[in-house]
Amino acid sequence: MTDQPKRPLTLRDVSEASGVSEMTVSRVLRNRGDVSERTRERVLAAAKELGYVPNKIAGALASNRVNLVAVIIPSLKNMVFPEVLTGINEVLEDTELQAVVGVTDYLPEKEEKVLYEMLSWRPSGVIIAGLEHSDAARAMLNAAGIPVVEIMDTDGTPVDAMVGISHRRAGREMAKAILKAGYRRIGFLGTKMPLDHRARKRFEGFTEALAKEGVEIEDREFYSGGSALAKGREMTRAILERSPKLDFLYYSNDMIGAGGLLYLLEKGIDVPGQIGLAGFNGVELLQGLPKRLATMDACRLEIGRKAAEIITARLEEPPREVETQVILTPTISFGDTLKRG
Amino acid sequence: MTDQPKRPLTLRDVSEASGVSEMTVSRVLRNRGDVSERTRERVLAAAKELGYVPNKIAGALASNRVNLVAVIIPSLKNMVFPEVLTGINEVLEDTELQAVVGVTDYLPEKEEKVLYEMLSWRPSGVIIAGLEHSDAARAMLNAAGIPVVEIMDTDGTPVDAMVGISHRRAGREMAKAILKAGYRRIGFLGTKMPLDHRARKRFEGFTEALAKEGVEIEDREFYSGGSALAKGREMTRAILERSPKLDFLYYSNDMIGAGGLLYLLEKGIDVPGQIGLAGFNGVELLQGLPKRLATMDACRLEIGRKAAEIITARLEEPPREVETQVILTPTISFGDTLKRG
DNA sequence: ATGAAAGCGCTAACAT
DNA sequence: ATGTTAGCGCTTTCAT
Repeated sequence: MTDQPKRPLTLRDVSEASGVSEMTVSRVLRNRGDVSERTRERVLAAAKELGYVPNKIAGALASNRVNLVAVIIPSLKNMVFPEVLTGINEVLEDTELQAVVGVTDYLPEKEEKVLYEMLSWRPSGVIIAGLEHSDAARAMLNAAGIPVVEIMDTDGTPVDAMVGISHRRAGREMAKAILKAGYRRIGFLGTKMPLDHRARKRFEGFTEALAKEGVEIEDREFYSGGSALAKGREMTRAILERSPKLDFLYYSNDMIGAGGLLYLLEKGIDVPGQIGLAGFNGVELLQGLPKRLATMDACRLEIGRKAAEIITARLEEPPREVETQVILTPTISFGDTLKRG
Repeated sequence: MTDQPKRPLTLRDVSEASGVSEMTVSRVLRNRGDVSERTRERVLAAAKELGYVPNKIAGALASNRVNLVAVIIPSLKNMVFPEVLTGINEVLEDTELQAVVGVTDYLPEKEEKVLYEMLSWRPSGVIIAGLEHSDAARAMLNAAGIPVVEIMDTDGTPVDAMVGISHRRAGREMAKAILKAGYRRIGFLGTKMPLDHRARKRFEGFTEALAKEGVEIEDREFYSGGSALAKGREMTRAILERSPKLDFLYYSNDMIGAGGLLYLLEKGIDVPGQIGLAGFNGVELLQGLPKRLATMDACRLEIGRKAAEIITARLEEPPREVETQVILTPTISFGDTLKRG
């Protein structure tokens, strides 16, 4: 708790203050090798007294080890990603590793930049959302020589390992449940995000499964920006005005689905009798709505955990072999807005 | 795009591949000093061809410069913090600086640990939520010798700079508006989080302003964990069952307020006639509810921006002097759940 | 149990 | 416009 340190403290300062060589100080601070209890205490006391904070930059350079795991995700606003992070942290908390987050805003160029930036700090591993990356990004991931886990999506080929769900299948399963319940005049409401590959794949799986039964989406509505709940309301109004005969609305996420649900309930429309609804994700929010929206769990926590476990396993000495293609199965919740078939 | 690089590439590799000294390669890669166009191109080509990613660890050690800003926040689940981050990133995007996020889960010990961890990477600045820190944390912040901005709260004394709103005042203002509208039998609903100092201060300001008019909170209800929307519902039911004569419910955040609103509307209770409601934060979600919940904007984006601006100003050479005690004024939104006085 | 020497991959400062 | 030298603060390795 001394004052005005214009120059940050170094090991040497602790060494001088404690009368012990830098090397021994280093050993104490890292709990390495044998150090007598007496020396240990002296060093610890001196370090604390001075307020020494080790310089990991120097340490990393010397040891060629960096206890960071780069986690690259499209957004923090989606709640899905913070949950994945929670799963990752749960696992990393028991290790030396530390997650560092980078955000891409769904932009490939930004992903490339963020990845480059993070790799330049020589992390021990990378967890990155999605399987779609620019060639340059893929090359960097390959060249990094560290474990790479691509998460959230399994419809494609990973650079190294992958953990997620098949969004195509998620879309198909929901389509099947909807058809089985007897709905036939189906509308789709989603985000105007050509770069959200997972939403796109769900949509593709959905239409494909409908087509198999000779059903086509009758109308669709897209939005971008703004409050998802409000947009859900507005889009629902708009699509039903255009196509009043729709008997089911499939939303690309729970937030807009919730907005739609609130709108329909206000209008006094019978859900799921007259119109059925379903979203995607299983967000916690849904618990508090007047009716529980049908949805599909995206296994976010589990994805985070499994991804982190792959990283830690690979980093053990020697590397522990683990399953590197983890395909989780999302479960459908019928809630109160989708009749059971 | 070459293969199997067990050893990461170094400047030296690029130097050899391009037939130019390491120093010149370094200059090219950082756009420093004069380099002939011809050399420049040769170096860039070699670097790209090899897939070289600079080692920032070595660079930082040599230059004693780290373009990172440590951002320490309590949680990512609260949406408030991602928004602050957005503000920070907006400003940092135009600079060399990069935000790195650490999460404390509202735990002082974890804050201390995260801070220590981050400082050991020698960031160029720190942005940290709140004014309450352990002595050790405060000592570290002091000793770091870098700009430190404490955000969100201004009721207290910062280590260095601060940007935020007065939560005490926010509580007072809301109390005044409620009293002015004629409500007198007031219930409070909040989180069971003794460590959320900002919520605590709002509560203190609130009760203080009520007391000044001889009004006391008639009942209160606390929750922890779970879906805030569902909890808001449940708590509202519980408090009204106990105290059916309440005519106003003040929620410590918008999420539980929204749950309460949905509950009351379902029950057919006249809002704001029979019961008025207010929350805190101004979350985007509220836009989509059947009625707009009264709330108070926490100026999150602006806080992020201003904090980042203070950091960048201080880091200029020479440091640009800026206001370091920025107290923003939250505006009250009456929405549809609080009568105007 | 402790210390001394070398060097991690860069960049600052100084030549040329 | 380009190269040379020294050294950032640690850890590794090898002595003692």
